[in-house]
Amino acid sequence: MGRLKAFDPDDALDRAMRTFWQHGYDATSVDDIVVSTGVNRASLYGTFGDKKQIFLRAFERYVGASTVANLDAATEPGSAREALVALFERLVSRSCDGRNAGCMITNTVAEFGSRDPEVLAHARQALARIENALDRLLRRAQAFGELPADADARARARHLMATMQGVQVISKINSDPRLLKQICDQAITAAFA
Amino acid sequence: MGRLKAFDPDDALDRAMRTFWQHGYDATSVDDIVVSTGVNRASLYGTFGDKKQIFLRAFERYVGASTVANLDAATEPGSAREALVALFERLVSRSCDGRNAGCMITNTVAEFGSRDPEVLAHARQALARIENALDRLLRRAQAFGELPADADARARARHLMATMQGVQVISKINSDPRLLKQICDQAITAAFA
DNA sequence: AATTTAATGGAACAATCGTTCCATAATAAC
DNA sequence: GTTATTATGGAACGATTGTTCCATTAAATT
Repeated sequence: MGRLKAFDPDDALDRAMRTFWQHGYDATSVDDIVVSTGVNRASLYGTFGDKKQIFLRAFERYVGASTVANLDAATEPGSAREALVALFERLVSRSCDGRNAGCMITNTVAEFGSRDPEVLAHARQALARIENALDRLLRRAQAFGELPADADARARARHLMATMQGVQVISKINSDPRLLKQICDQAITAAFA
Repeated sequence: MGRLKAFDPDDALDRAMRTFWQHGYDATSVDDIVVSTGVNRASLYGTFGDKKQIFLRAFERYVGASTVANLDAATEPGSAREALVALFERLVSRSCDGRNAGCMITNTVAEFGSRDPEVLAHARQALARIENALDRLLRRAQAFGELPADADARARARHLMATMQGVQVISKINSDPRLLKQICDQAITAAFA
């Protein structure tokens, strides 16, 4: 009963995500979201709540789609090293396609220092998922004999994650794919040394 | 001739820098700057210009004081590796002292995607200075025999810089010094391998 | 002491912010 | 077809934004 929604909430979140991703939280007004989604203000508030909740839903969507989708390809069988190389290659190529907005998680952590515990908790969980996926990947590498069994997989996973973040920051300043690839190669070499 | 300033511009910029550093550009209002500096609005505008110019001056101050001051200690004679270890140790310890705001350059790059060419140019130059300092350090390491002469110092410098950025992002989420130190150790080992 | 010049404090500005409200439109249930 | 319920469009809200203006104060020059 009641009037039906004239828009698809998931689709609206997708567009909102792209807007927040590109301009950040503060620089994105609710009006911007209204324009980019094509959804009326009242409908946005009625469906999602306030601006912060729209952002958090959009953020969740980013984490689920962009990050984990790529990383869980790392659970596939085969060479872990090759999977990692492919992962970083996708990272670099995506970081260089025109108007690059970096990583939404990185941007969010940088923008919200420690001013919002709720946003911070979401970001913390997102980074933990990346770290865990990289850790799983390196443990698989150990099972494959690509990485010494006594190596600290967790520490190396964290270093890989740090490099990923750094690359996405740098890519917003200098989006030369060769430069970014050099950095990634350094990190991968270090991870398997 | 004319009334004298009741405040020290450099001191005001220092306080403004800390405020921008902690909260970012958009989340810092001119009122916040008025409060944190103790300088009247009209005096701020009269002395520095508008909000963006205050920010850029504060940013310059951050780059000059925080970053380059530490990195140019890397020009001293002696073991380059030890200098690098000390550099990262200072980075980690400073990243863990209570309310950590990360790196102002990183935060700025993340917040201003590509929306302001002027800010972007300042950030680009700041990162270039870091990269160059790290490159000099690694070349000194080569002269000392700490690093193979055929190693690509520039590429390794970029990887070190990427790791530094990543560490400062992660430190805003997880400020466990041992965790951050592990990441840095990985990077240093990779740089001298 | 008079004058000139610059800084200060605070009110005031228009614009934009996030949010709410209400009349209208559209659907499902009866 | 009537009723109940929800979504829509758009005006409107108060608060806050960055910025400007002006009367007052203070110092240097004559």
